[in-house]
Amino acid sequence: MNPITFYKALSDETRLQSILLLCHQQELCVCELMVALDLSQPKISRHLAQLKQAGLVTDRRQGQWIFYRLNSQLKDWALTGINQTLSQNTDYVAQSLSRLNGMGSRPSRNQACCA
Amino acid sequence: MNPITFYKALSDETRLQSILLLCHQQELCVCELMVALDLSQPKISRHLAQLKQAGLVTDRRQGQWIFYRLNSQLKDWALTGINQTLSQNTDYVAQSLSRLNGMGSRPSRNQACCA
DNA sequence: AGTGTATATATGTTTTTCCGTATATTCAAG
DNA sequence: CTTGAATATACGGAAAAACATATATACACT
Repeated sequence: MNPITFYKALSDETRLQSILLLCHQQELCVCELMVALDLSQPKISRHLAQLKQAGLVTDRRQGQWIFYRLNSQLKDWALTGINQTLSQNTDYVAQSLSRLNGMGSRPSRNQACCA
Repeated sequence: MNPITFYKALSDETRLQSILLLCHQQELCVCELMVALDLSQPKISRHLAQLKQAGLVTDRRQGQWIFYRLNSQLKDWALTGINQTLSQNTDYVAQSLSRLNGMGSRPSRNQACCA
């Protein structure tokens, strides 16, 4: 992945928060991100599509839900950047995380992944 | 510095190249960046002003020249991100570096910095 | 087949960002 | 105190990004 593609992808609040949450939570579906970020469904969907297009995330369908996670083939420099950003800015995602944890019933993950 | 400020600052080709070059070269003035990136003076100046405003770079005047460098107070996560991006994407700045090295007389640095 | 839930996409509009050009500022040298 | 070089900023227009709303698709359940 090109460096500029990476930085452009993370230059929007919604996308940056989504990536950091995915990094923290391993895997999330659209409805969980909607709650965590308190944003509309089309908005979340659109930004996830951009992240996927940029190669930062992958998705898998499980029933009605589509789960997103960080692309496991991310280059080391990109993954390190994300990890460092998250671990040294936990306050930045704190509110989103608490909304996520405050969710009632979360969609259940069955076959977590084929990895 | 806020994570989103950081990523927004690097989401433009000119600014990203400038930051990576500054990381590689320690210190550069506007006219050197003009040559390295092959761009107009106002364009370079404008983007450097944005980087300064975002807190990624600092400047010092020396005679007619103004030298820019990475802000020495950058948070660890930010500096690590920049370093990793540069060291694992040397090809991305190769052309700019060769133009810079092809420059005839470069402005001389006197008192490098007060650090 | 028909309904409800989850997600994606299309469309038109608004907002943001970027750019070229022109002009201002600051300093060095005569 | 003028001239020239280096840099910064102001302004109007162009391009890109983001948005809200409406609609489409895909699946689960009956």
